Amino acid sequence: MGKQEMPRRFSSPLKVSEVSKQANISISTLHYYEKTRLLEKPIRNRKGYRLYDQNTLERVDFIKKAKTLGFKLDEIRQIIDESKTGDCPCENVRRIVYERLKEVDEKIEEMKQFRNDLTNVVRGWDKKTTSDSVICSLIEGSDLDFK
Amino acid sequence: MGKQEMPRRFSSPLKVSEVSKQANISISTLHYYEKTRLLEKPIRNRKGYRLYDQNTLERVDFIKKAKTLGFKLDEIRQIIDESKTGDCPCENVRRIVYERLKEVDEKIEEMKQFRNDLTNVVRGWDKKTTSDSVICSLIEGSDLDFK
DNA sequence: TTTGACTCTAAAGTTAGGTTGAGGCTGTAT
DNA sequence: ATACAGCCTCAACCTAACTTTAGAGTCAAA
Repeated sequence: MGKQEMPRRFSSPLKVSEVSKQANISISTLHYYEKTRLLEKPIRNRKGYRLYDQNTLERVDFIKKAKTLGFKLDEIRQIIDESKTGDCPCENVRRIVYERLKEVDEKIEEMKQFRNDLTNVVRGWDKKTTSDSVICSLIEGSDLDFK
Repeated sequence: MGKQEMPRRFSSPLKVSEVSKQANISISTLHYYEKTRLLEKPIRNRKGYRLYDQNTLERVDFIKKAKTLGFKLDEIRQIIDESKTGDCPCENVRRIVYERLKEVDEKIEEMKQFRNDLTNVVRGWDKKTTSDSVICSLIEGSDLDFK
């Protein structure tokens, strides 16, 4: 029942709901990404339905990964745009990426640091569940050494 | 001229602009945090000016750190609120913190992973500055193994 | 052929986390 | 006395990144 999963030599075009499922992203977000030029306009069938190709899945994946790295959508768009101009395209892109890598490194360090602080707080709780003095002191900012 | 920096045995109340400078946060954000109950209402002088105590600085710092960890403002508010109820306050707080720690760990891993991927891309560029094939292939999603 | 799932567009609405602006006191150096 | 920086309130505005809604055409099974 439904559509048979036939092995295909050439990948078939995907309707928006299929992309939505496979890439795990909402249809309206796909439309939004198209409107904001993060995704190119897909071809349409006779009735105007969008027909996406497989690359779309990869592209969406790229966008999602980049977002988890802290790139904003218009930085991602910039990267994509730059990558498409034929002439000496990479300068700006490279700068963006380097900058962001630095920020990412810093952020990872910060996160680790504060992660440890918080872990210690929780350890305090586990030893001392009768009192909320630890979190209180954390919040009131008395004796914990947050740098 | 101006105010002398005298050594003080007891910390003096801070006006909003002083908190702003010392905690490196805008005045309007301080007002906003007060309005949204992340900061308690400070006492006022006769003319209605806010007078903050030193704890405010620590509290603001806590908020900022927590934000870099990915806590949302209303989670932070929850933590603060919970920590203030006298009776068995920590259950929910602890759950929030544990959950978030797990997420933070996952996020750190993700970031490291994608960081490496991107680093490789940039290395590719550095060896091969005449071509944008690497970033293009990244964006077009051909051969790079993003997990 | 009817029903229900799917698709389209354009515009308006939403949420988080602030920022800005108007209008009006206050405090102080000149 | 005047100017001008600092503070107040409160409502409106802002941006990013979506989501929702309305109104309308399409497709497929029963």
